[in-house]
Amino acid sequence: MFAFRLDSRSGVPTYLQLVEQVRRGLLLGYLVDGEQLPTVREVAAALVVNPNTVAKAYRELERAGLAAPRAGQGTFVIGNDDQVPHGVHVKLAARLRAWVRSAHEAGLAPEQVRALVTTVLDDENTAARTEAA
Amino acid sequence: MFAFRLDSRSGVPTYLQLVEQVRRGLLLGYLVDGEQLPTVREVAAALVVNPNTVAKAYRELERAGLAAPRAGQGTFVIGNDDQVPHGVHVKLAARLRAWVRSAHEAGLAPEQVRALVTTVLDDENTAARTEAA
DNA sequence: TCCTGTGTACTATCGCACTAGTACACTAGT
DNA sequence: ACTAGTGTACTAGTGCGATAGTACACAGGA
Repeated sequence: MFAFRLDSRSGVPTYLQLVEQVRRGLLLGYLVDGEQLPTVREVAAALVVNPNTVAKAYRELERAGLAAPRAGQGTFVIGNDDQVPHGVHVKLAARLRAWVRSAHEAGLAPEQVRALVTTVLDDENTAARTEAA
Repeated sequence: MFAFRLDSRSGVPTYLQLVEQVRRGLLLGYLVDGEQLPTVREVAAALVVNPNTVAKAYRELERAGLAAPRAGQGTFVIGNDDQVPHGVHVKLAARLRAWVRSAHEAGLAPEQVRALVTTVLDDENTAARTEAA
């Protein structure tokens, strides 16, 4: 069963964290078409969060066309076309993990690794946007 | 002069985004000891944000020992010991950029790249925490 | 039919991020 | 002295995320 995590220090609203995790799961193929999400009450109990907050996330997923509720049963994911092929995903993840490891061996603290990654990704996005303009 | 950016879609409070950017700048060596940050009014004008919000970010930086205000002059960064050596930083950034490029060439959309990176980093943290326990 | 579990709807309340506007103390330059 | 520019402090108000509690409609199984 799909499991959610929360990062209370990130400043990101709880319901958005849940939405993003489902979105990521779909993009990477961790969630497949028709798969059931944990029920509102299960998530609320597991994360010690108000059921209304989880419901808000599920409503947002429904609005985005990523999930659909079935009365009396639960909420089910709606499949996505453009998923990353499994082979590609595994290979890229392995290379990225190797990079993280080498960064760690070079003396970078986890926060520094995150800072470097964030900066590079932001720069790539900016560059792409500049290119398009 | 150091420049700030804002991502309104992230859900992260404005003042936290500013704090994080200075923190990243220090971790990666983009900001050096004694360097002046843009003034509260400059940042507020550039980002179209209330001066109080910028002031809150600077107050938080002061509390964290990362910056110090000088009355009538501005706010100045306080240097950090454990910065990433420039050579290491350049090398790691280049390898990471190469990875991002190959991911893009493999057909991954920017969101999918971000999703993959986030997942791998979260897994690494979880693994590290499990190891320590 | 009854009971359970599901998602949903609603009201009320609290806290915090953010804005608006004003005022003050300090420093540097004229 | 005076002026301009700095960070800071304060009050008031707005919007939204989150909580608490209750109630309802639906599907499935005993």
